[in-house]
Amino acid sequence: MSEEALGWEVVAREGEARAGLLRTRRGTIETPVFMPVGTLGSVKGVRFEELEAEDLDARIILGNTYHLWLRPGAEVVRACGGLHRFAGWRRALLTDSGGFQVFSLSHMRKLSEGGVEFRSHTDGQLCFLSPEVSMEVQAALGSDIVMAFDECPPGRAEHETARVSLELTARWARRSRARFDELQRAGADAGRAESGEGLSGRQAIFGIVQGATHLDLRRESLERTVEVGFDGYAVGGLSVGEEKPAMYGVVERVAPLMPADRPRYLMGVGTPEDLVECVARGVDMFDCVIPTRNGRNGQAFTSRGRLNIKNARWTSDTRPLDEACGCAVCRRHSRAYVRHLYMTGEMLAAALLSHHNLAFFLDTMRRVRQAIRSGEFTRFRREFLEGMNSGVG
RNA sequence: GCAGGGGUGGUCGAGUGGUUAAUGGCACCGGGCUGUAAACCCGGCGGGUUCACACCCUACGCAGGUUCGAAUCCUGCCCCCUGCA
Repeated sequence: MSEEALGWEVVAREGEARAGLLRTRRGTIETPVFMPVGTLGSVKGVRFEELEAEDLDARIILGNTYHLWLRPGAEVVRACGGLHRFAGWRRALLTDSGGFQVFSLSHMRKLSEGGVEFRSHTDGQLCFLSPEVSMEVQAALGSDIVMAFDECPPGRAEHETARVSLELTARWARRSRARFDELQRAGADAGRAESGEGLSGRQAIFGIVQGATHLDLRRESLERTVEVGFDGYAVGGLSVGEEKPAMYGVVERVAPLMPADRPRYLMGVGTPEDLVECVARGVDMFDCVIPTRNGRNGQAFTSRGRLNIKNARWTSDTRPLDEACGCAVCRRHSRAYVRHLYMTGEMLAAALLSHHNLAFFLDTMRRVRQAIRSGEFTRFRREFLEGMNSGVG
């Protein structure tokens, strides 16, 4: 049990911003890092070859307990050798616990101390997710980083609501940890790396801090989560309906209080601006569906702001999506062509936009890391935000 | 030539005497999307003036007519489709 599942080292700091190295059993990841979301074991519209190629070079992606549990089922994935082998992804994998679905599917669930009773969004069947079940599923998936099962209340939750929720999350954190440890001892983890890299092969587990926008609750939640003890800590329950200043406020006050010797993960965030702003406040890891979802829906992120490929003004524009981007899509295709694909309903449009957006997010993080290491993050941050507000021409 | 059916806003297609620029779909124009129930959702969509409430104009093949009132009824004309010769 004393063996470390995860290595963590801060290599440079500037203000609260930190550049670090996260060592997982499937490779070392430079932070701050953005993790593309691959809910169903697939980053929608983007092949693993692309994620591994130089212009993206994603080191870690997400999978989702709830979705994979429903289909194809935890035992199917286990029988296929864990999610890595099942999907053909060799790099690091973090799985969300299903906690977010407690929020996003809130109208078709029943919450209790034991866990959550869901109406499956696929066929309406009743199913029961709990800290224990979530840990069992995540063991079967064999992800490298497991998330504790939490309850995510709406961002605008009142103090009392948020307090009750936080306490439930704290009790679930304990149960998650306990069941996780049992499963590790029992060898239930389906994702042991084929060859160790000096680290133990066990899965790592992160705890999640809740408390909505109430700072006293955030502090309390943090204390109680740290008390349980995890390999890393996440801030959950943000970008779920609260005002943006409130989100930045929580991150600004909470991140610095999180254990400095562990990675800090801000769940579900965010826009490119959010990433840079939250790195400045001390966050190391991010994930968000924005680059892929918005890409599928026709929006490209560029160094000069967002570009809606549906707009008629691009009809004959021969420039790439972002003139400052060197991704495979921008090297080859024009706005006019991508717009044409989108307008005619070609699935390639979604694929190209998703690819470009991920390239932009991942490259932004690459530049963030470099800036922190060279002590130029403050300037980078200012110039980056200026660029994002300059408007696409 | 005869018989039947039909011509509606970018398009397909409802509507068959009485609010209303005229239901819907598509196309088009614009907006949204933050641990993915999302290749989705929302809005606009005849023209003109106005910041706006609003106002004016032009519209259901063309031309007349009936009527307080017509895309809807009548007459003529022009096209299109199907069948028979």
